[in-house]
Amino acid sequence: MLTRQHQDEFERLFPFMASAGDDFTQDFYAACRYVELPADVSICDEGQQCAQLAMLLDGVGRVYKLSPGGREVTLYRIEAGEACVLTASCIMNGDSFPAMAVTETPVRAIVVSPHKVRSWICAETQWQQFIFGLLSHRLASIISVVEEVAFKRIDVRLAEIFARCLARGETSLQVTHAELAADLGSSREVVSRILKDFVQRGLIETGRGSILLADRQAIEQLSRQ
Amino acid sequence: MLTRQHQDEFERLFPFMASAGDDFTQDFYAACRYVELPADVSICDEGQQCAQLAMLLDGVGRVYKLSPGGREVTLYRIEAGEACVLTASCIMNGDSFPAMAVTETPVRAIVVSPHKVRSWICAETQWQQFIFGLLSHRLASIISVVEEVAFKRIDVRLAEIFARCLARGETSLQVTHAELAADLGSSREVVSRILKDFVQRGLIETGRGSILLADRQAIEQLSRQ
DNA sequence: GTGCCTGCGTGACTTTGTCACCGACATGGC
DNA sequence: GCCATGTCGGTGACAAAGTCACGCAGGCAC
Repeated sequence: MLTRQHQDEFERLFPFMASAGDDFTQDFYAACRYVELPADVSICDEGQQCAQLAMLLDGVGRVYKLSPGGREVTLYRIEAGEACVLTASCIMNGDSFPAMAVTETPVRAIVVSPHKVRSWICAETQWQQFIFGLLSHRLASIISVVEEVAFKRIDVRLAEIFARCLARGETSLQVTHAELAADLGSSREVVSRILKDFVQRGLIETGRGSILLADRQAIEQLSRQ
Repeated sequence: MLTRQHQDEFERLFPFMASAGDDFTQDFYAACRYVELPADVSICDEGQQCAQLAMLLDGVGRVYKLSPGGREVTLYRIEAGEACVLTASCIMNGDSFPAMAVTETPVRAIVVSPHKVRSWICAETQWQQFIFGLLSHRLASIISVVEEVAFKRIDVRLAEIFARCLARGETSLQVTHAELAADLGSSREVVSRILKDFVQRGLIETGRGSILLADRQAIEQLSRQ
C-alpha cells in the first residue's frame, strides 16, 4: 500500500493514472509497494523469472546483453516515468528475462506483482494502453540499436553520446573508457584509441574517469556522420 | 468481407479466433480483406505510415533495416500464422514505420485497417492478447538480433543459417552471397571470403546462386560457436 | 556474334576486436 | 611518510571484418 505522498508522485510521472477509474486506482495503489535501491545493484539476471514490474519515480536503470566473452551492449535505459518493458513482456507470456538489468544511479520505484499486471491488462483500458505504449516504444528503440551496431562507425557513435550530453547542457561527463565500451558493445581498447584521436584533433580533453567536451561544433558535426 | 473458405483457413492459422465471441468474429470477418502478392514486392518503406495490418496465410515476408551505404540487416521474418508487429506497433501509437518490408515469396494474407486494429484492442480480449503476444515475442527476437550482430563472428552466424536449413531437412539452398550478407548485416565480399574458406574445409560446395551443405557434423559444430 | 547484367573472386587498405603486458593513479592500512 | 592492492588507461601485434576498386565468367536479349 502506497502513502498519499507516493501516490501523488506516481500520478505526476505516470499520467495514465489520472484518467483511470476510481475502482482501479484504489486497487492499484493497494497492490503497489514502494522501494529504494542504491546504485550499481543487479535487478534482474539473464534467464530469471521476473518477480516484479518496476515503474521508476527517480534514478536510471540500464538493461543490457552480456556476451560469453564478457562484452556488453546496452539495449536501453529506464528513467523516471518509465517501466521495464522486458519485465512486462516476460510477465505477459511467462518467458524468462533475456538480458541483464542494473541500477546506474540510486533508484526509487513503485513495484507490482506479475499477477496484478496480467489481470489489469484484461480489465483496465488505461493500464493496457500504458503497457502497450511501453512495448511498442521499446521495439522501435531497440531496432535503432540494431541499426547503430550494424552500420555505424564507433567514432560516430561516441560523438553521438557526447552530442547528447551537450544537448542536455553538460560539457563534461564522468565515465570510464570501459563504461563507454559497454554502452556501445565494443571493447575498452578500441574506445581508448578513438578517444586519443579525438584528443589529438581537439574535440575533447580527457582525465582519469572524465571527459571534457571541448569542441562542440566538431562533435556535433561528427555525430551527424 | 472474407469468403467462408478464407475464414476457415484463417482460424486454422490464428487459433485466438476460435475462442473469440460471435459478435467480434462477425465484425472481424466483415472488416477483413484477402490479398495476394507476388514475391519481391515492397510492402512498406522506411518512414511511411502503415495503411494496413497484414496477417499471413502463406508465404514469407522479410523486415529489414537499410543503411545509407546500402547495407542491410534483416530484423525478422513473418510467416504463416504471424502478423507484422512493427505495423501493429506503428498503428497503436501513430508512428511511422522504422524499417523496410518485402515479400520473399508469394504471399497470401488477410488485411485490416488501422482503425479497426485500434478499436478491437480496447474491446476484445482475444485480439488484445494476440497483438500483445506478437509484440512481446518480437521484442525478444530483436534483442537476439542485437546479440548476434554485436557479439558473434560472421562464420559462426553463417553456420547457424546453414544449421537451421539442415534442421528443416534441407541439404542445399538457393541463395546468393549478397543475399546472405544482407541477412547478416555484413557485406558480400566478407561472405564470399568465408564461404571460400568453408569450401576449402569441405563444409559446403558452391555454385552460382546455390550452396550445398556437405558436412553436416562440422556445420552444426561451428554453429554452436 | 555483341552488349549487358548478375554473381562471384581478389588485392589493398582501413576499421574494429583480441590478447598480453605495463605504467599511472587512488585508496586504505600501517 | 611507505607499501599493497585495485582501477584506469596506453600500447604493440595480430586477427577479423568492412570498404574500394577492379576483373572475369555465365546467362540473356538482341
